[in-house]
Amino acid sequence: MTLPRAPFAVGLAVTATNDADEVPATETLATQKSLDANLRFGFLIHDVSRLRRIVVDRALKPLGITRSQWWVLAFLSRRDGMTQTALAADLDLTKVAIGGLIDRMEAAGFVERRADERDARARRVFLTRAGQKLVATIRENVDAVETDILTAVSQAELDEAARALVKLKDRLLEMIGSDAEGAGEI
Amino acid sequence: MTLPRAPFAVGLAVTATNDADEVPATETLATQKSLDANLRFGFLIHDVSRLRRIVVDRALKPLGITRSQWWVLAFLSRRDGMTQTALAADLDLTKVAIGGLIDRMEAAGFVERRADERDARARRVFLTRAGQKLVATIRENVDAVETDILTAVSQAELDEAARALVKLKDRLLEMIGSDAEGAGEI
DNA sequence: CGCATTTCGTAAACAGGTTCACCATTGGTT
DNA sequence: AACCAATGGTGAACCTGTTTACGAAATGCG
Repeated sequence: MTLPRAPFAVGLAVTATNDADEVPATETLATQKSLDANLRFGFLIHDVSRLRRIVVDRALKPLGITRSQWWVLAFLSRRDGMTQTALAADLDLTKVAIGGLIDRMEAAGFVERRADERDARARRVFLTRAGQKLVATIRENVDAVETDILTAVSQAELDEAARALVKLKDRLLEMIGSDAEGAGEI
Repeated sequence: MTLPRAPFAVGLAVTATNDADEVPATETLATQKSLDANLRFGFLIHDVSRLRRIVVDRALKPLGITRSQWWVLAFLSRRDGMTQTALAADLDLTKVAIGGLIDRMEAAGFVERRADERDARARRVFLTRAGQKLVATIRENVDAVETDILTAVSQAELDEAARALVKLKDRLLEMIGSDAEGAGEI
């Protein structure tokens, strides 16, 4: 019931792209090999990320909350009364997205908006009693799941992988930043 | 223009969760440390995946197509005339999602639906001339970007990281599969 | 003071997903 | 032949996100 859609096909994308895709043969062999590896690595990250999402979502569902909403709750639990704009910046979402999220969470009774006393434009978001209670419950569940996932690899492997991922992340940020303010296309 | 929303804040989630979050002190010190590392690793994967998406999206945007639509095109270029259900299985999406995707791609003139001759229920999806042309163009761009990203790490690092990721992926599949057919809730 | 600009939040229209419900056809069983 | 379950696809309602456009309040500067 939780994964009605082709449970056996999860992660098929990787396998599927594995067999065909024969490179256009306009590259040297060396480039070809590396390119293939590259693509496979891209898939891997994408897949792991996606599967992680699925697992966490499933842990969250019986608690009556979505992953996005949980993120908001988590941030509010650290700093109650954030403005929507601050939340948007921290969660790396648009103000509009946060607005809708808060709408639904307010309707669900997890948070409430209160006007800022000093700035009539701002609406600060606070956890309700129910929201606070939820945070504690969810935190345990999510932590357990996270830990469970990582039983698959040793600490050393984790560290090694993390180092590579950090390099990739930095590179990606570089690529994004470079044209965010620099020249247009590459 | 491409990243109008807090460009400097990209990936902030990691940093933000880094400073506070002081564990409730209900755990042993050892567990605490490992848990913290776990969370950070989860963030890392999430971040890298997200940033990759952003970068690829940006490469695709000027070509007038979205990442989801590009996936469909890529699969069709390997096997033209797939049914929507087959596409859904390969892309790990619901039939409904594929339906909508094809709707928009058909409207854009990239693909066309034709009735299956032997099965009156099925509608097979074919690349149009324009679609075929797009595939060639896009493939080059995307490959270039993928390769560009991976300049950040050595082949050895990549292999090492891939090994860990595969283990994580297998673990995740295990977790998902275990209750997909097993007992209901935990 | 007064005006221009920035900032906070929302509205509308869209893309992309999900679940649930449903129809039509196919195909196996009796 | 008749029926019934499985299959291919769609519709409706919902969540999450985006861009674009805007109103209202705050702020900075002459």
